[in-house]
Amino acid sequence: MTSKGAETRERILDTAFRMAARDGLAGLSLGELAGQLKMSKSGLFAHFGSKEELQIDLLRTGAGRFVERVMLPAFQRPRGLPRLKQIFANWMQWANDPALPGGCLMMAAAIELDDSEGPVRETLVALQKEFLAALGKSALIGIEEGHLRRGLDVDQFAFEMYSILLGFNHARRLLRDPKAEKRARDAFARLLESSFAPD
Amino acid sequence: MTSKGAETRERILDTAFRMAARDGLAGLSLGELAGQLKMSKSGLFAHFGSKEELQIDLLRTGAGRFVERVMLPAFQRPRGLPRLKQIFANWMQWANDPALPGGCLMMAAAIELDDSEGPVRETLVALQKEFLAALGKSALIGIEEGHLRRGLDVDQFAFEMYSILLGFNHARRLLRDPKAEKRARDAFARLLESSFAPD
DNA sequence: TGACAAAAAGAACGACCGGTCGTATTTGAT
DNA sequence: ATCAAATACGACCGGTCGTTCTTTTTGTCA
Repeated sequence: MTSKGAETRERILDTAFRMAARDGLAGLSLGELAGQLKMSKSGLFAHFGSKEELQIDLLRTGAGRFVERVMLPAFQRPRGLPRLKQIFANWMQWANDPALPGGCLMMAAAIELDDSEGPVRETLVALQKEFLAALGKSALIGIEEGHLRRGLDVDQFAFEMYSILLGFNHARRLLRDPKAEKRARDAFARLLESSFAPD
Repeated sequence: MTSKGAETRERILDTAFRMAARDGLAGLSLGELAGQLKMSKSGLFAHFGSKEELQIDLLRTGAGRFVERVMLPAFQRPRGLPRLKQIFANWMQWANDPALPGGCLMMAAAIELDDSEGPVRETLVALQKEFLAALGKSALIGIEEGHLRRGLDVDQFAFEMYSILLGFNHARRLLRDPKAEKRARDAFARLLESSFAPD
């Protein structure tokens, strides 16, 4: 039985997630957040001890949603290449979500926190490393399945896959380049091609 | 001959540039900036009509420095492949500059402003498009010189080259991956390889 | 050196920041 | 129905925000 508090907590995180994607974790204003939720700032504070804790919670729920919407659905697909392709496709859709102005919170936070210190940054780094490891693991399975060539550096593969998505985000969100999707897809195709196992 | 005011203006831009790279264009605080320059907030304000104008000036001077430190030196090198490689090398050094905590201001601004509106965003978009066009032009010269294959989509090339740098910034600044440089270099090598002209 | 402009300082502005406090209201279990 | 815990409130804290005004200092050049 979800208690009342847990429900409100979800509502808060949901709205805060959108706002933080737009304004950044630091730019997120508790006053504005409370206003948008039609509740008092102090009501907010009952759910989070501090802004920093809220930021960490946001990163966690963001990562949870990402896994839920990008990774898990892709794991329904066969191991190896099909799964990798599905991850990429889902990811583009995720980064493209019009309901999330500002784009992926993780990417925004990555730049915002890159030279900071403290628990928020550490949380993000842990989540990102975890995710890159999952990408590498998926590539490794691709090798096992005989789709990708033996000896492929799977961490390098993950790095390049991530880079393409960063580029996509840039072209799509900032430059509003209508070809952004094609650009990213072509780049990924090229990455796959140079990773294929010999026939 | 340079008037006193122009000198101070340079000092302001220099310090503000570093601070903005760390805290973002919005996170940049005029109070803190004034304090660091050992001058009053109002003294600062005499040089810029508004914070927004300062932000635009920062983007412009940032782009100027970029051209100066990354592009121009590379244009000393022979046209085509050597020049492209030099741009990439200079760029990595630029994004790596320890004197610039927070990394490249342009990349930070790109994410910060991606879904905003207004003159600051427009300035950034114009500068980025200009730069991507310059990259494409350099690739085009590579084709003319016979280094890169005819039919290569130079805009796609520029997109992928930029993506690698975004990935490098992420791995280097956020993850502090000691292999970040190698990752980026290898990715660029792979990009070049698949763009080479047939022997 | 004195006159005039450019540059910087100082004080204050309303708005908002993250955060605290004591109190009221609601909720769920008994 | 009762009562404690969970939840939310409004008022308020010290500070900082970007910005505007007036005044003082500094630099420039005849």
